Amino acid sequence: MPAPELRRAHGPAPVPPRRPRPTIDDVARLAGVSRGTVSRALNGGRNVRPAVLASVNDAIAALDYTVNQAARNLARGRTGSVAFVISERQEHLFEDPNWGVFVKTFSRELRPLGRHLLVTTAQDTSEEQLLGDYLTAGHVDGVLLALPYDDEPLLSRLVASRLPTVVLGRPLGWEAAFSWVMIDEEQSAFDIVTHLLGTGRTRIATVTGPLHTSSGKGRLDGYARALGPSFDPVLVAHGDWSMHSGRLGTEQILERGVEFDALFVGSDHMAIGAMQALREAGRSVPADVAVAGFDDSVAALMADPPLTTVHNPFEETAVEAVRILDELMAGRQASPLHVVLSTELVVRSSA
Amino acid sequence: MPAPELRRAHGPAPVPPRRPRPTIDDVARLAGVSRGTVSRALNGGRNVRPAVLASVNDAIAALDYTVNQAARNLARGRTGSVAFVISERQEHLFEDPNWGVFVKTFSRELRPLGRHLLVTTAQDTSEEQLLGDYLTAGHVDGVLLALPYDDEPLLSRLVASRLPTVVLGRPLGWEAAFSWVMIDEEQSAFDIVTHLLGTGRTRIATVTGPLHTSSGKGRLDGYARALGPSFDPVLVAHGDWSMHSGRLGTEQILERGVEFDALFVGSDHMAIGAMQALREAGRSVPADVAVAGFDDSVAALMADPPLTTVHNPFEETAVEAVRILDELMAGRQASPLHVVLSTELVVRSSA
DNA sequence: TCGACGTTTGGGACCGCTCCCAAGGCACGG
DNA sequence: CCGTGCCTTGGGAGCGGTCCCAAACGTCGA
Repeated sequence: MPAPELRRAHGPAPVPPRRPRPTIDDVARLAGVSRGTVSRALNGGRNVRPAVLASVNDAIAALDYTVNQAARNLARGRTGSVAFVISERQEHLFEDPNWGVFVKTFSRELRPLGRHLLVTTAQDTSEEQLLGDYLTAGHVDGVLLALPYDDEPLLSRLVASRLPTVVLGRPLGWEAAFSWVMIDEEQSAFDIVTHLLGTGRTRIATVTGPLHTSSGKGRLDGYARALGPSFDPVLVAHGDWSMHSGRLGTEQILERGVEFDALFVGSDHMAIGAMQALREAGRSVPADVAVAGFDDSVAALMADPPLTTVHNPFEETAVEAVRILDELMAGRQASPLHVVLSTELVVRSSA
Repeated sequence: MPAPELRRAHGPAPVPPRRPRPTIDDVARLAGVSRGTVSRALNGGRNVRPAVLASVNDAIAALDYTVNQAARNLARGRTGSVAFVISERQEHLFEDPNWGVFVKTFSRELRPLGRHLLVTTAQDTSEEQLLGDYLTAGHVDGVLLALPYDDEPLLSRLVASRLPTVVLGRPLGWEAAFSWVMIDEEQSAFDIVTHLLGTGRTRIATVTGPLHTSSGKGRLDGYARALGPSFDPVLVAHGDWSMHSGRLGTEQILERGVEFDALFVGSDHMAIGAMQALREAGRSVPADVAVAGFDDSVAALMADPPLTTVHNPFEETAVEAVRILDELMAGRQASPLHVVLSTELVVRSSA
């Protein structure tokens, strides 16, 4: 039984009872028009005489009316929310403060669209199953998917469910099935490695991200193209984006006993680990080894010395993703859309 | 005009048309009961015969039915969502990866409650006004408020609107009006400074957070208590939680020309900046100056050497906050609830 | 002046669920 | 054997919007 209405005899500062929210009918009555007209006024005002539109807007202002999203969603047959899906295998994303930019930007861009952001994560494979159930059960109107691995089982379910989806990054092997927004990984990596060469470094090693991700693979490709024939596999190690793996990869290269005077790391975050390994091995940065990262996350500024890196336009990526998702959800666009954004080299003192 | 139904003659893998979602009536029909009974079964199953409950559940499983939240929300007269509010003045929060733990945990805890998480930020004061309008206009059922400053105008509006709210941290000056979840800042700071003293350090400086926040003030108080009569204002500087301010504060103390052999910094993030300043001044950590942070964020591991710090139970805080908010929203609890969580000292190599 | 046609407007029929009331069942005691 | 009261159950009345159809109203050309 809910708490009975409590009414204190001499409570401090008599709080006015919460007024029930005005409805569209209240507005209609005050403006002297019908419900239908108010509804039209609310939705763009097409086919409503300017004078009527004005009086409806006056009534709305007078009553402090705001539309009831639940009712609108029910009537429109949509849920009003969009899921931001991060599968646990990308848990490292949470370590990287930049992902917060996604949440912030999504939420900001979604609000004027009358949609909410649902942040969802799958702890493990069985939860990923549940997550798939949840998403395809019609609880959301669309999905924003963070950097999926190519074997993501979610991908096939999303395709089958025909749920509007935008992928952040390029879904390797599923490029044609999804809309996606990404940066030109290959070119960006090419640019920064070229910068390294331009400063006189000749033996450039790299610690890549996972090669089954578009970012990991693309950045390695750009590195390889910049080096051309002097590409040497002995200078290549692989990580999984985590800081720790950056350290391990660097240690592996060091153990091989080959000389190198520069290191391109697949992410700023891994670069922090890499620098720790270098320092422990007695190499100073940048004197002995120039280090370059990728992403321009706050980690790049935490590094000592601050990292030379590639600015990854996360915010722009998020804005584009929402724009595309809106097109998809509105049905204005049927076939997948692909956007490639450009990046910028940020030179600091590590290279 | 929406895209006309497209039906490719020989498309790859004929996609089945999206079936309309089953409704509660479909379930009722299949189970041979009425809508009302299904609704009861859906909501705890009270006053439903076990046999009937079972057949309803069978029907639900057979149809793959899931409740339509929009309809439920409309009928129940609630919005189904909860706002996580971060005002821009705490923008630095976004720099700190730990805040992602909040989003992740909130979303996970809210899901079984049938509620969504809305992440909202106010860019500036005028937007904060709009945010206040939005929140109090009945778009959300409750609010989770991140670490407000004591002069937060939002606070008074939230109190007036009687919107269920839980504050993360203690709202200085508004303790009695809100529910909140926090750690024992004072004791935690006391403990870590005592640890510093225990390692033989005698002159301990500090860079605090903003003193108009409960965390900034509480941590300074704990520092002062640990030092007792040897507390010396010349060893105290203030920051705003940002990495940069940690650097500035440390530089200020260094410029004063007083000697110190340990530094307690109000957050790991600021501690990174502090260590940069120390290093530039030629002091090594921990040989010349032991450094302790606060929060145990990933930044603590990025630091070189890794930071000794206080583990801040962000996840536990988030879980508690949602639990309390649920009580409030359900009306099971009318008066504000306060929870204080304990922390743990994490000793690494910086001190 | 009249008919055709485009623009506005009102209002009924939902959207899918919860809530509540009244009716039917059933066990139990007198 | 019947009345009483609790447990179950059905179904009507919303919740607050959108959408669509038909009626009312103009405008314009013949």
